[in-house]
Amino acid sequence: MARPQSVEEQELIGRLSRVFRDVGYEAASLSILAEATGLKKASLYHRFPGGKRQMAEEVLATALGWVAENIVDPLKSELPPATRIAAVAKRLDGFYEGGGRACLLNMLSAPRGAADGPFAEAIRGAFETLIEAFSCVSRDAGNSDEIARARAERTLMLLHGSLVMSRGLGSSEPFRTFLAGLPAELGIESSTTQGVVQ
Amino acid sequence: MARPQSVEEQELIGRLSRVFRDVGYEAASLSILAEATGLKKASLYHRFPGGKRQMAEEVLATALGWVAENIVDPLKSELPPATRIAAVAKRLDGFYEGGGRACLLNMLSAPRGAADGPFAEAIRGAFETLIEAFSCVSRDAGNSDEIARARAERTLMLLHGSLVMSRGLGSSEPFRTFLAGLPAELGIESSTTQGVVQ
DNA sequence: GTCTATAACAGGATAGAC
DNA sequence: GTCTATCCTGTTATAGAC
Repeated sequence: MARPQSVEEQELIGRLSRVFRDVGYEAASLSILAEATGLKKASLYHRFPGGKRQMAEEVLATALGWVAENIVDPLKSELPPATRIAAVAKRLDGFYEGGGRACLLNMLSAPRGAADGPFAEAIRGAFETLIEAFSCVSRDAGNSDEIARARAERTLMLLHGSLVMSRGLGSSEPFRTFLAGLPAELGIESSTTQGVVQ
Repeated sequence: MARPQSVEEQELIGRLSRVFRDVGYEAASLSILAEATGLKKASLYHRFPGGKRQMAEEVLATALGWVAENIVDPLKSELPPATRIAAVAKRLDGFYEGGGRACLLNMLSAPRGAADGPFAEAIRGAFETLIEAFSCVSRDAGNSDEIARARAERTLMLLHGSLVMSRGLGSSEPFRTFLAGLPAELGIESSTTQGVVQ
């Protein structure tokens, strides 16, 4: 190889991700993406022959991989439920930068067509995987299957709603409120988690 | 006037609104807007000299007017809290078409710049107005100021989160769950509302 | 792998006829 | 008020030098 990559793969994906999360798919022009990554347009096409579409797909795939490892797996671990929740709250706080970043699942929904869209299937799967993961920890805390699933779904609603509101209000308060209420929301004793969040 | 308007003002705003709500600001091209309204680009510019920006502004203003009349005012009325909530749930159900439509407050957030954006101020104000309105009905149901405000904020998080999830999952179930839980969420006796929602 | 340059196209916006 | 035709800019995408 003549030249080394000027930007590491992971760093590159990270910078692209930042743009897609901030402005969404359509507003993320190649000019903006090039500026954000420090690469020229042609270099981006070298890395991603499929263009913007492929960039968004890889960004989404990377994010989902991160979620599987840092959210889903911990939620399904053998640790005490309250401990799992505390760990996951920390990861979420970092992932969404205290409520300052939006969620790709929201920003990449329905870029054009209605039920189609290139990301629709991945997004649907991600939501269901997350519902199942939060259900698991709620079940392990003693809740029935039905209750646990309802609580898991409510938790995800609160998460995404808190991100929408944090963005709309220009304040991280809704997201922080969500994080603080996580254990109670899932029906879990939170004594172990005191002082971990916030 | 030589020719009559081929599309009524309210109908026009409605069709534009549909597009902005479905795809967001950036993805709403003039071609799409023209097709959706049945007017040619030049005709849209005649109605909205400020172009796409003005269309979105008027769509947003109209939506906020509707919300003030159909959500905020009823929530602050003199009727029993449970009755207010039942009425508002019905309006929300119609407004979001059973969870099939997204919220403008989400779709018009941060089209480009970060904290600026042409709609940021209106969106922030709308969220705060809605928090205050839901707080009001919760207070009137006997909750303290502090509790009422927290419940109002949670309710709005759930609303927006349920819309995000309904879109992502391609199912109206999260939104319907939200509507069904509205009275309990605000700490209101729901006996009066039985059978009204759903 | 990265760049400059440029092609091919779509977007927002305007002019002027009817 | 609505239309056809057009302009200009920005966007996606490619070619080819280094």
